[in-house]
Amino acid sequence: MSLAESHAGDGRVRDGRPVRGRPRSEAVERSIIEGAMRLLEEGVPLSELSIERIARTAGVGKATIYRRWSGKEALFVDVLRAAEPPDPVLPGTSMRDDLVVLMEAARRRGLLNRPSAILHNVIAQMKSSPKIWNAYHADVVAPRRRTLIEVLRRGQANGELRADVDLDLAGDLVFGPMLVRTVMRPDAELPENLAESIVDTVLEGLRPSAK
Amino acid sequence: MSLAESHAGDGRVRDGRPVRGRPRSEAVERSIIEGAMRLLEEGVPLSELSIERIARTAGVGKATIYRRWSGKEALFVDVLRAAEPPDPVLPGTSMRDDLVVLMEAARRRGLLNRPSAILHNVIAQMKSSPKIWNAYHADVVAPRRRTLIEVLRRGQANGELRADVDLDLAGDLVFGPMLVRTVMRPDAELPENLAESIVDTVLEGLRPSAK
Amino acid sequence: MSLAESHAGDGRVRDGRPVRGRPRSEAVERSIIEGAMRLLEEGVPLSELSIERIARTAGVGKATIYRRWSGKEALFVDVLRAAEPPDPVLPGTSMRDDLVVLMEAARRRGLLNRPSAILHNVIAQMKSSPKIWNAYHADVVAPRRRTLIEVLRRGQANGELRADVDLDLAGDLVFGPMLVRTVMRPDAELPENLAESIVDTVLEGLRPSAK
Amino acid sequence: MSLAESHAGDGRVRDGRPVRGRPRSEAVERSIIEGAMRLLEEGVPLSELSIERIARTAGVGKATIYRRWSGKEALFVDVLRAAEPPDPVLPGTSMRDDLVVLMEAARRRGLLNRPSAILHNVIAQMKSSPKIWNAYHADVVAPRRRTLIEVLRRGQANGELRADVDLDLAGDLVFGPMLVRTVMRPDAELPENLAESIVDTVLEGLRPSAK
DNA sequence: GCCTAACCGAGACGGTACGTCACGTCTTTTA
DNA sequence: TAAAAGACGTGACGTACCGTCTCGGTTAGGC
Repeated sequence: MSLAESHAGDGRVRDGRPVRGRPRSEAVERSIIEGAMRLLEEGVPLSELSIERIARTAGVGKATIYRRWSGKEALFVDVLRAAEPPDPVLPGTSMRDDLVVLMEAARRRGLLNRPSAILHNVIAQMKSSPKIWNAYHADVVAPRRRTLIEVLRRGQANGELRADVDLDLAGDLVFGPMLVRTVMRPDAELPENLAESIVDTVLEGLRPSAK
Repeated sequence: MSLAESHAGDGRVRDGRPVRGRPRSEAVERSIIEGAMRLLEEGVPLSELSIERIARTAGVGKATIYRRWSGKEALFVDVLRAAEPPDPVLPGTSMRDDLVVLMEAARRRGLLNRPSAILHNVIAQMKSSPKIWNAYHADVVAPRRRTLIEVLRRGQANGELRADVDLDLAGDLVFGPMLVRTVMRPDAELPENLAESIVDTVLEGLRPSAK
Repeated sequence: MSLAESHAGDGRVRDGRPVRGRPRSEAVERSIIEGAMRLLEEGVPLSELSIERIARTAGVGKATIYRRWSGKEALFVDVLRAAEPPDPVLPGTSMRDDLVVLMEAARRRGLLNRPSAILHNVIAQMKSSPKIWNAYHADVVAPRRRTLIEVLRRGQANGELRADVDLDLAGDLVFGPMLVRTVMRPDAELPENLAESIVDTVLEGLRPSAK
Repeated sequence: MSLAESHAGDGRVRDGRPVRGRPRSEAVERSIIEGAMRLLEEGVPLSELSIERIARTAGVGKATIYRRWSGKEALFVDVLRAAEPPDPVLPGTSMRDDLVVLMEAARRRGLLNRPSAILHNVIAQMKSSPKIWNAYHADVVAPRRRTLIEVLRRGQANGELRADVDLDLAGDLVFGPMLVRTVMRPDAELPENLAESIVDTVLEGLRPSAK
């Protein structure tokens, strides 16, 4: 789950070999991530968030960080994950309701990224390293996408969505407007009813009767 | 227009004061940007694209770069601009046609960013520096947005678009799907008819008769 | 003794705090000084003896040099010390013999400075930085001066030197001629019997019977 | 006389070719040297006395300096000369009186170099460049030396100095003590009667009766 | 009174070195 | 054997000068 290499506690084994010697301290791992978060909250720009500084803040040796993460970006993935709210539980009452919940979660993540303070483009940094981006994509982005597509598929099955609509395109239509406001128009508002507005407007054009 | 400080040739004035001394060479400026482009085309990852290396490649002193740009990000803005195709000319035959042309341009820009080679995420890097991002946003992103909104407004005027639709939301609905595929789903295809598909699908839900 | 900050080995303490972490390598320090010496021996003029070049020659990072010396001049003090022959042992048979030994050592140092090759004026460079010059003066020049004055004092005590002579002036009379030839008349010869000539001529005017 | 290339006014010729075009301004040359002097008087350390800064201070273009002097050190020679008092007129009443006057002039030059402010080791800097040092030596040091030796020769002729004494050594004996205090012991005092003390003490051992 | 060469101030130019910082690895001691 | 500390080689950062080179704009003769 975490990009950090697993602990001895995770079954007394690492890399296939039995773990010997002093086990890694989970407290240390927490204090590293919390140190990074604290710095971000204090307004330290991401470009000044060096491994060296995180180690200093967390009172930890650099080697202790490199023992767990391959580099700055890999660490940021876990910092990002720690900062995000957990994935929402879908009500399952209808495709429309499920979509609203998904988009509302996206809106809240967007809000988090806002005030130029916390995590305002950790994601951007990550794209510098294809390896890391792929890891983040596989672990975080892709599952959300799969959930979205699945919700749409169920909508097609129960007649809430036109049968001839391409699910990928429909997913993009729903998620796109939120992404635009989050990534390209950071000055744009994210009002409370935004998720509903988007979903309803998009569904307007995709409902079976609209054919 | 360019983020580089203007040349003597631009009216014999810089910063309000008359330009004295040897004028800056436009050839030098071109060779800097071309040097950076060449490195990117050769597959040098953005993280290794240091000012030092660009200067070496362009056969130019570091100070000559810093004389024109405040730092790496400011330079990248101009590199990015130089690499992008020019903004398209709108046919003006209809809102639908104009939108297709705008989205087709966005698709082509997205294609450029693809092969992990050129400019694969210069834009991501820029967001690290709010100042630079704001400059890029004001100079490049915002004008495109204004054009998009204007096209939609004309569509509303001539009855192609429902009168009660929020233009900002409509703009996001049109542009969002392309952004999703470009930024979050770089594995997604950008087929030739993508612009048309998106525009037509979105307009389906927004046309007056759909009310 | 050295101007370089002391090693962990020098008592397990630096700057009052106990030394932790990886200790500084003495081998590295040696290779830096030897690298600088090698360059000087190869005829590199002092003005081209940059920290950057020394680091390159010694196969060492610049930071490793700055960790030990505050700058170019401080490093040169230690280079100078490493190049100089050790202070001579005084025979103690008479003031005259001791003086001859001291002056012969000065003559040999002067010879070293000659052929425009080694250390031809490191000392001159040092005077550019009062701080460094003071350090060199306190560590190297002053002790030699004290030795010289002490020898003269013993001569006064045992009747080799007039009792009413000012020791400072006498010291300058003995050392001055050698300094003139070393510093101001680098074309002048430093023949083997120079030390004896100077000492005997000076003592001629300062011996008790001359009163 | 000056190391600066000669003016048009100096005979309507330069480099063998007749001088054409606008003649060099002597006022500019003065303002350059005065600018350098002012900076030194204001306590700017020699190491920070760049050509660039001198040009700025004097309100002069860099090229205007390089047109006159080959580099920093060549300029310093003329700055040094401008700062030194003129050579003294010898009374000619006796060798002893002439020597006292010469040494008093040396003492006053030494005083100039004192307060760590003005010219405190311009001479040291010059030694970095053999070419410049040779020029300074030939123009300034050697003539003084010749004068000193000549005075001593006249003393030998009129019986003030022993006939078998080596004039070079005698010169060094006289000048050496002053040099020591000026160059190696900058903390040493230079009392008003120092010149007399040195000359009289040295002559004590060199007068004919002392043989 | 004009021509023209050389001067002048300003500052751009390709370089090189500066001293600092962060990278990721390594070598100690301590636990 | 992990962990904290910090030294290590590497290399980029942004600044300052180097000495040379253009610029536009003066000054002087010599015609």
